[in-house]
This record gives sequence, C-alpha cells and structure tokens, in this order.
Amino acid sequence: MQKSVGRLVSILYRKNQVYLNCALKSAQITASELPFLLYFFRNDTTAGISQEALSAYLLIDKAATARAVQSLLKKGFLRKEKDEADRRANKIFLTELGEQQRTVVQARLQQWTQFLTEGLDAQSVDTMFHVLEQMVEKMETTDWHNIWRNAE
Amino acid sequence: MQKSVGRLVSILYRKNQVYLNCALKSAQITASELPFLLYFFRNDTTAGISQEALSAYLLIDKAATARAVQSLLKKGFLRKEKDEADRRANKIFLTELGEQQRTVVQARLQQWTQFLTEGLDAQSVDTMFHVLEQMVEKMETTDWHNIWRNAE
DNA sequence: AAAAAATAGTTGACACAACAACTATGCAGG
DNA sequence: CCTGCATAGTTGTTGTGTCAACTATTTTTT
Repeated sequence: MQKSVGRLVSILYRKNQVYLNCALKSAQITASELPFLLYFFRNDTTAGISQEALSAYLLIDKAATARAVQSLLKKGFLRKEKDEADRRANKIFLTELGEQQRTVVQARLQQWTQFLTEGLDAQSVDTMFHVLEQMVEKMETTDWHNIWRNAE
Repeated sequence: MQKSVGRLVSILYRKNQVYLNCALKSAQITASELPFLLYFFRNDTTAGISQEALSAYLLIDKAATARAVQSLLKKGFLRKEKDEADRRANKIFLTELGEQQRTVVQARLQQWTQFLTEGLDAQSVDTMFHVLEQMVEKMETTDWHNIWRNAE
C-alpha cells in the first residue's frame, strides 16, 4: 500500500473539523469561525485588520472570510469599522466578549493537540511541523496551478 | 505566533483539493472521487469490495461514499454487483476504463508530491509521514469525541 | 483630469463531507 | 418461527469552502 499524504491530511482535516464543532459548541463557535478568532488571539490587532489580510494569512477565500466575519459579528465576538484611510476596506476588531472565549478555545485546542501527539516522539512532531510549514510556504510562494504542464 | 497544526493541515487539504480538481479535470475525475479510485489502484479488488469497507478504510462517511461511487459508476470507471452472499451489500469493481486512468492519475499525484517535497530533507519528509500516520491511527482507534471532559 | 486597472468586500452557485432518518437485509435469542 | 437488533446502502439537510460576477473604492496610466 503506497503512502499517500493526501489521505492522511484529508482525514486529519475532516476529523479536526468534527472535533472542533463538537468541542466548541458550548462556546457558540464553529470550526469555520475558529481560524479567525485564533488570529485575533495570537496577533496584535488593536489597530484592526482588513478581511483581505485575514484571507491572505489563512489562505482562505475572501468569500469564506466575509461569511465567517459576518457570523462572528452577529455573535458579538468581533466588531467592524469602515477604514477611513481606505474606504473599500473594513477594520475588524476583537470585542471583549470575543476575548472572553480565549480560555475555552485554547483549552480545547490544547487538549486536541495533546491527544494527537501524546506518546509520540517530540522531536518527530517538531519535524512534522517544520515540514508542513515548508510545504505550505511553497504553496504560498509558487504558482502551482499548472505544475504538470512543465512535465510533458 | 503560535504554531498550529490545524492551520497547516487545513491549508494543505484545501489547496490539494483545488489542485486535484484542476489537474484531473481532463480525466473527468474530481477530488471527491479520487480517494476511491486510488483504493482500487493500490489494492487487490478482484473479488469486489463493499462500500462499507471503502468508508472504513478512507474514514469517509458512508453517505459520501455512496455519492462518489454513484458518480464513478455513471462515468464508467467502476462497476457494481449485488453481493449474493449478503444481499445488503454491493460489490464494487474497477472497470477497464477505470484502470486506464491509472497512469494520468498517478502522474498528477506524483507531480504534486514532487512539488511539495522537492528541496526538503527526505528524512524529515519520512518522519512527517510517520507522525501523520500515527495521529490518524490514534483517531481511528480512540473515541475522542469527549476528550476534554476528562480534563475538567 | 479622464480612462483603465487594481483592490476590498459581497453575493450566488456549486462541490464536498457530516449527520440523521430511512429502507432493506441479515442474524441471534426467546 | 418471530421479535429485536445490527449492518449495508440511500437520500435530505446543513455547514464549509471555492469560484465567478458584481459594486464600490483606490491607484496607475496616459
């Protein structure tokens, strides 16, 4: 049986979604909203951030960003202003209510990582992280939409 | 910025889907159908295989399996028989036409892997594979639906 | 300064996968 | 036997994400 990174990543992704939706249900946070909240938890956004920047960082389509942000606004976890310096853009902020979710969210996330990696060699886990980062980096910086054309 | 396996896996998964849909368009194969075709390419299925078994191996919901198989039947890549030994089950086979897709499919897949891993340390890539496998293994064999309940 | 191109965001349509409810078949204990 | 439970598969509904088309602004070109 040949190894397939596609299969593994697919399973990890899908099960992760199920876990998150389940584990964060009580906090009213869905798997699709989580990446955005995490961005606010982990970065300085006191000046607000545009949806474009969120999309670019998460490599998520701007349509999905628009919908997730809308949903988080409605739930009161985020707040939106028009950017007066560039009136095309929004400036998105984390609200106090959003900030209050940090603890639960990080706990659930930490428990998932803990579950996935416990018993594994820490060094190997680090290596995995690093390789995944390199592959994502490559996708960000290369136009790979036609990579097979070069080969024929 | 804290490391997040979730973010990396998510990006890998989504971009992989986009790549596959693009690279296999000419072969009339979609990203959702691919895992099933691959199973037939990589395993002995001369006796046919049930949808249940496919679902179990790919960890894909049986509903998704039913739809992908339906679609591949319609395209003529797979063939279906009632299992006479257990009339609830289907026996699914790869057709000659399906077999003919092997070359293109494997080429496109190989090119993607090549692109993702070129320039990376081969040893590290192996380690990544192994760690991903271990994590998937853990998800298969553990009931993790409430892992955070233990912790409080 | 006017025209053209680029950028930020929204919306509609569709692909993909999960869950629940359902049908049909098989099996086990009374 | 037959009643109840388990298994294989199908279908409806919903959440998630991509792409394309559109509006509204900003920037660049001429």
